[in-house]
Amino acid sequence: MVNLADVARQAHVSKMTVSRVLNHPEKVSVEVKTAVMAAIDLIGYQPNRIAKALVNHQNYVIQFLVLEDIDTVEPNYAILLLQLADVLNQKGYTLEISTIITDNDNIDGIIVSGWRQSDIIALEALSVPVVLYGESPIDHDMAYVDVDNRYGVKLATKHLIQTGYQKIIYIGMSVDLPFSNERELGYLDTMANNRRVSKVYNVDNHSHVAEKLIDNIMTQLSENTGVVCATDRIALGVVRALNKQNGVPEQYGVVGFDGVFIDQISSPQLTTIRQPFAQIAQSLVDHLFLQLEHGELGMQRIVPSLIRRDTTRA
Amino acid sequence: MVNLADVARQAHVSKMTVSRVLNHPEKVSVEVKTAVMAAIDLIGYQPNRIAKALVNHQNYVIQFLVLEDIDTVEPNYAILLLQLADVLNQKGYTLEISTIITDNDNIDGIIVSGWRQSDIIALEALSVPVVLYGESPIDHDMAYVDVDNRYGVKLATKHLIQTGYQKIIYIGMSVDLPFSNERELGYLDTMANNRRVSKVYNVDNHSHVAEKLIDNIMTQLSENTGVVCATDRIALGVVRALNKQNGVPEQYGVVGFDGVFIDQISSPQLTTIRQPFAQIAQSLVDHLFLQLEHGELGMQRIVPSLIRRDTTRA
DNA sequence: TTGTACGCGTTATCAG
DNA sequence: CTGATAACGCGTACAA
Repeated sequence: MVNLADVARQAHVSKMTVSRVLNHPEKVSVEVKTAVMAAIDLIGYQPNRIAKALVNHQNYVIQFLVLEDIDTVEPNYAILLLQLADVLNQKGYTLEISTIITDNDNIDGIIVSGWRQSDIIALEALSVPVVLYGESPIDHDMAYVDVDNRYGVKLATKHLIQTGYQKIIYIGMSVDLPFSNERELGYLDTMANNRRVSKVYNVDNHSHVAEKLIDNIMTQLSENTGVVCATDRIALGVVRALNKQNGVPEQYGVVGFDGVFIDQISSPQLTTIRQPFAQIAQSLVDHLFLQLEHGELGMQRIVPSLIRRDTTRA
Repeated sequence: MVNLADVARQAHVSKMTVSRVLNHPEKVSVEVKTAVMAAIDLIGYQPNRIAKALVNHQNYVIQFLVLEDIDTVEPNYAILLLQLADVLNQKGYTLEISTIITDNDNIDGIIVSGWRQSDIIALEALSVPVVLYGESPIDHDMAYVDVDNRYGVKLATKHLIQTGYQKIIYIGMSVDLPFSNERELGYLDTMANNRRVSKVYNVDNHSHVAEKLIDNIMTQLSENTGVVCATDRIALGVVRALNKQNGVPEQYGVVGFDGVFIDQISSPQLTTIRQPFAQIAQSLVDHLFLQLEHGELGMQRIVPSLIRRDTTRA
């Protein structure tokens, strides 16, 4: 292991100067700086994150707290996780994954996904900065990043209207969380604005449950109906049910929400609202550091986009 | 932050004694031990991983190296990643994710997935222990953990034979890697042992490509055929194609391989070979530490199991 | 069985 | 602008 002292020796300066070249380059003369950089290149010095952490009282570890059942976790969470790790890595941070809330001196901050209302109190009590993935409950002041759920479903609903579906229904998730409420509101708002009569169903987030729902209400479903779905999983089941008489996209239109994986492997491929996970991960990390470095609680809604594919008319 | 010294003060002993209670409890008297433990509980001491790392010249960081395109990474990799993080966490280790091979002083070991033959040389040259996820190429001596691919496909093939399908074909992946070769061999072996005529096709690992293949060869496909598929993605496409005339599982049987996610959301739900990712993750980590602590290169094949669902006869 | 002194690699402080 | 020194929290070697 080559360390600061080695570089210092090579460049004929003190350790402090080397450290400064790395951390406060503006406080050191140009000649010395270039000499030190050359020495660093020459002997292949890599700063030791551990020693740095010790003096700075930091850990360079961010915890990703998954409060949902890890076995049934959606692929989107997994993709978020990969992106997150990548962004953190760029900043020299490392990732710790946990499934339980616990106050831990060995981490610098927490990013939480899959939380429920009942977790919020415990999360607020934590001694390190926390950023929620998913909009914060109204009466709590916590940093969060979320996709703009309402806007996303508005896009979906408008798209169905514009492609000429007459009746438009919504199939949501039976959970009472901000994100699902927002999605429903996106539908209701758009319908109201366009003087359409709205109709909402709710199911658990499984394709087979959604399929069964459509099977059951199929007789009441007039042709030329559009179905806005709260998730791609639901959309998948809906398409299956509707296609038992080969109706998508001509007689029936379907739009999902998530835009990760399921939409691509399905047949026909789903028209969907895509969540930009790279952006979300970046924003999550940015807001964590905003809090870490400046104590500011930020929040951001990331704008999703419509991906037109084969379950709505061209 | 409460540290060793605080505990020592509370327990009226020296720091060293506290350290010993934690690391070499057998070298300290019972009374002192209990007193120290009480003090630790009382003031809520948590050992500082950073300071420990500094003296031990360790990082408590394991790198997970993903050499496949991170955007198209399969959900199974993601699930493996989650499990991995969990196992490491239990050992006080943290995760770093990388997509490029690089010699890095800030990690203690590397777990690699999605590697190709051409990566092996660079991986062997690394200065930290490496464990491959996926069987090592024959002429290289590297630690690896893999699901027993050959055995898995044997299970699949036998199952199709036992449930009475007459002709049995195999659809593999067009990549030349040990795991895909092993899967193909599992099919060929079983067919030979049962004096059956084998027939192998290869496609890219996408459901739509597999669907198209079946569409194309449908006329040559006699009824009562079983299809062994190298992945769930392929199986999904095969089922879709075959079901255009409603043939699964009566006229045609299909078995996939992976057992994560896709098999559950598909309709009908896929009969598949399940990879036990929790076990795989545990084994990957175990073998990494075997190398770290004892310099031993281990290898293990994890036994997968058949999940009977709705694409083969009962 | 228990304690003292020192060092791990880095950075902040303060002096030059 | 640059350098010497101390300190971060812990574990090892050695001493008592």
